[in-house]
Amino acid sequence: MSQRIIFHIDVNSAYLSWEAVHRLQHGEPLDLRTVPSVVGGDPVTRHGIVLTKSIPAKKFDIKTGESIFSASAKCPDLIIVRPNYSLYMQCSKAFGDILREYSPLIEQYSIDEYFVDFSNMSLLYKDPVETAYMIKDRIKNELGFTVNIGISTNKILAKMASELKKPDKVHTIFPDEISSKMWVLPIEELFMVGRATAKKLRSRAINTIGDLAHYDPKIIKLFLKSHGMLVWNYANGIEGSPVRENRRPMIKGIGNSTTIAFDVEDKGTAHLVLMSLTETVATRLRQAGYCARLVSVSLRTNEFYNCSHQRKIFSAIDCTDAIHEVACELFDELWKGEPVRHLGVRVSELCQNDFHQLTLFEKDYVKQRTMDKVVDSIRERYGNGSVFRSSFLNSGVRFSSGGTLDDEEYPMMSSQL
DNA sequence: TCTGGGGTCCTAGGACCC
DNA sequence: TCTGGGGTCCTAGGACCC
Repeated sequence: MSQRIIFHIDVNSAYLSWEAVHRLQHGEPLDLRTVPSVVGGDPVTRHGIVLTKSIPAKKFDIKTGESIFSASAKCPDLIIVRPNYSLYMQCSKAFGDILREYSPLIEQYSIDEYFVDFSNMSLLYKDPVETAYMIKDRIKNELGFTVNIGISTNKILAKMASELKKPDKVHTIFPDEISSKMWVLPIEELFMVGRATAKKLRSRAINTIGDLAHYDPKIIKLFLKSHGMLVWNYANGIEGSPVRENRRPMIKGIGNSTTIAFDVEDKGTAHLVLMSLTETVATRLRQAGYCARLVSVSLRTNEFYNCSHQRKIFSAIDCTDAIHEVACELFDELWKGEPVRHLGVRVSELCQNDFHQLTLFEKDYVKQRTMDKVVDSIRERYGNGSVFRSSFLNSGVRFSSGGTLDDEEYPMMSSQL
């Protein structure tokens, strides 16, 4: 079998670049990418964190995930723009459409990342690096934003390569380049090494990716278990998963959570928020054609204490009211009366909903299911706000929170490659 | 630290059964 | 019950990704 050639293509400062291009196209003179700027949420509704930063903003040490408050303190002239997800979905799609012209085997890994398999295509594309430059420049010319392309023989090395110097660059990390290009990097730079793992590794004097690569894997396994073996393999460039061609991954669960603009201090309001979350969860569940056997509720207090509670239910369900009922029970069991900042509802253990045994239910949900169907179709035709429960009127709680993203489903991502 | 929201996967402990 | 071991299921929480 001949050597594989994998590209990883990553949009530079994706949301911010897309926002910048969109604004330039609509006649705005300023290019957001050339000044300190971020895409971020609104602190007034307590969604105030940095989602993406421009390269000039990075020079002020502004980090993704940091609060808007602290980012503005570091850079008083910082320009903050709100996210526009439907724009990002369009950009992501246009980006993928170009890539598909070069190879039939492509995988969307996240909204701004694709893997493309160029194995066995040496007749069409002689030199991978040259091909990468061609693709990168074409995206820049046609769509107006820049990407980094990483090239190697597997996904982990390609992904690590695309993370090297940015923006608008092509890099390779072929196996014989691992030591010079990857092992010299600090351990935090390795995919799947987050804060907690980095701390544990550094406490054992493993400071670079090379240190990890050369460490005795048996010892790594002893203190980091299977995750230790995963990152040890990655450090050595060992990874063999295929580029998965447009295969819709089996979804495992559907969730919706939100930070509420105010602290919730009473059960009634909490139940209303849970209803708004459940509405989108249940709608998405039905659209996907599934029923769920497990319902979980998560909660964050105003002091940032997180906890969750879940219950397996006897028979799989997909009705808004049935899920809401369980969610409320779980909340009531979990809540000790603290002010609540954030609530989440999630369903999992999904199964097909085509023939399920409604008649076996103690409670008759037939009417509910019919009602859900009617409401779903009205919303599909006339929009999400066309029908909502009267309990939301004057409640201060949004009738439907989070996103059923209208068109395509959101690109799915697995934490591993 | 004035700290989002969507996911996936793994682990540990307790309950229960044989 | 001063009692062993192993398997499976359930739940909570942590870690990671973008």
